[in-house]
Amino acid sequence: MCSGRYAFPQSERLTRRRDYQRMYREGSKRVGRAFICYTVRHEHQGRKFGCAVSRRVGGAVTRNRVKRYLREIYRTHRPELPPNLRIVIVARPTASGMTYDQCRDAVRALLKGAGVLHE
RNA sequence: UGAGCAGGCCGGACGGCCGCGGCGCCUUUGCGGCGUCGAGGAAAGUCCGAGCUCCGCAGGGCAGGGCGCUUCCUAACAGGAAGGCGGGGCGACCCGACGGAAAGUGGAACAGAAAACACACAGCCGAUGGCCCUCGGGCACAGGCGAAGGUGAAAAGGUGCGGUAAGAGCGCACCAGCGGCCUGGCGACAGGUCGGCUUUUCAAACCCCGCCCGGAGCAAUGCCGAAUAGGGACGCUAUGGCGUGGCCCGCGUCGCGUCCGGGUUGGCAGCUAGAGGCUCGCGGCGACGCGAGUCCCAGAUGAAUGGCCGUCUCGGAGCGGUUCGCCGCUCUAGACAGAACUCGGCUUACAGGCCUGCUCACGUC
RNA sequence: GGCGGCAUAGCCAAAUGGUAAGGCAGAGGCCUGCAAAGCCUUGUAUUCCCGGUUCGAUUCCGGGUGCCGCCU
Repeated sequence: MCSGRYAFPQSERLTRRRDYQRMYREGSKRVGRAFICYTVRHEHQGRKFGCAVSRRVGGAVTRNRVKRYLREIYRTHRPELPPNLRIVIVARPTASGMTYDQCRDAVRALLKGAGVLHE
């Protein structure tokens, strides 16, 4: 199998506060019931992903679970996303009680609405 | 069988595919491959105690704070063990901030005569002394009294008998409390005996006594690198300012402090082998200590444990059968909760389950 | 991650351990042709929650919850 197809290496993460603030300022924003999605497409940059889950969502256990779900969703949808796309997904308090399948469907709907998910 | 008490433990297991963090090795052009390890009993709250780092030294005094029955354990503790005393429970057992109120200051609302010299008030008596008299008694005063005053959370030891004009620890017995002595115990304290007859409560009010405590915290601290403009205002300037303590002394140092404005908000070390876990032996009632062997058991920094699937068990729910002390099928891993410098405790949260010892009630033999 | 603070009526906010002030807002009335302003009257509190000390707790002492701030 093509093992790297569904990977999520360190180089595809947004790790700086500066990057997140640029996304909030310049990205196109779509709001759903449980998540908010910021997307930016530029040439000459790699595909990157980041997520933000504040303390309003819940305790440390639920926040970690939501972040893992979001990373898993990005990993499994990576081949369907353009290579020059940057995404930031912010969780809202509604996401605290949702299962993995519910989160996946909500994020897919937001990405389709942004026109960045093909297939 | 039912109800309950105490102590200890578990808190799914195995496998496959994809993915993530650390370390090691290989390959190193980018990359990648292989191996290995990868959350908890509370990792939580940050309530105590330490290690460690810095504050020049960590010194003295005051202030402030903490602890508070005894003995022991411990690196230390507000922790633990064994005991004492008090309270609760039929019981197994459980709970207790449990020093001092005759060192001093203060509080005790309302009600009540009075809230701490029992003074006044209301009241009782008027035996003794005085007057009248039908010699039974009556009258007012001097005086005596602290029983009854039923309010209050709390009323000046309690109950009984005697005593008296009326009464009172005034006398006696028992009980409670206080003090001395003797005996037992390391001690808290217990038991006995004698004595004079008694003193409210609040110190989680100030306080007194005894013991303990310097301040901060890994975002500490050290190193490397990048960036900007070292500019303005105010204050004090050597009996002064600063050096992290609230103040003073001592010590060190000589321009410093506060605010406004500007820049950076990257990397490395600290960072995981420790009062460490497990097993066995010995000492001790026990907490725990000593000795031997053995193991290495997370180290991220926008922050790693996840997703999907299969099998099996523990419970739970539903359906059907049932010789009802059960069997089969279907669904369902299901509590609290996520390491961030590290330990020892405490506290709080927790579906369900297991083990050991013990108590009570009922039934049967 | 660490350190510190706060919680009282719809809002702001006071209270030596003794029945919880005051202001704004609200309701009713007076005044006015009608309003505003002014004046009078009035209701409103599990003192964040659970325990303890005390005769009695907003206050004192533990534990919990929520909110806010500071440290790179």
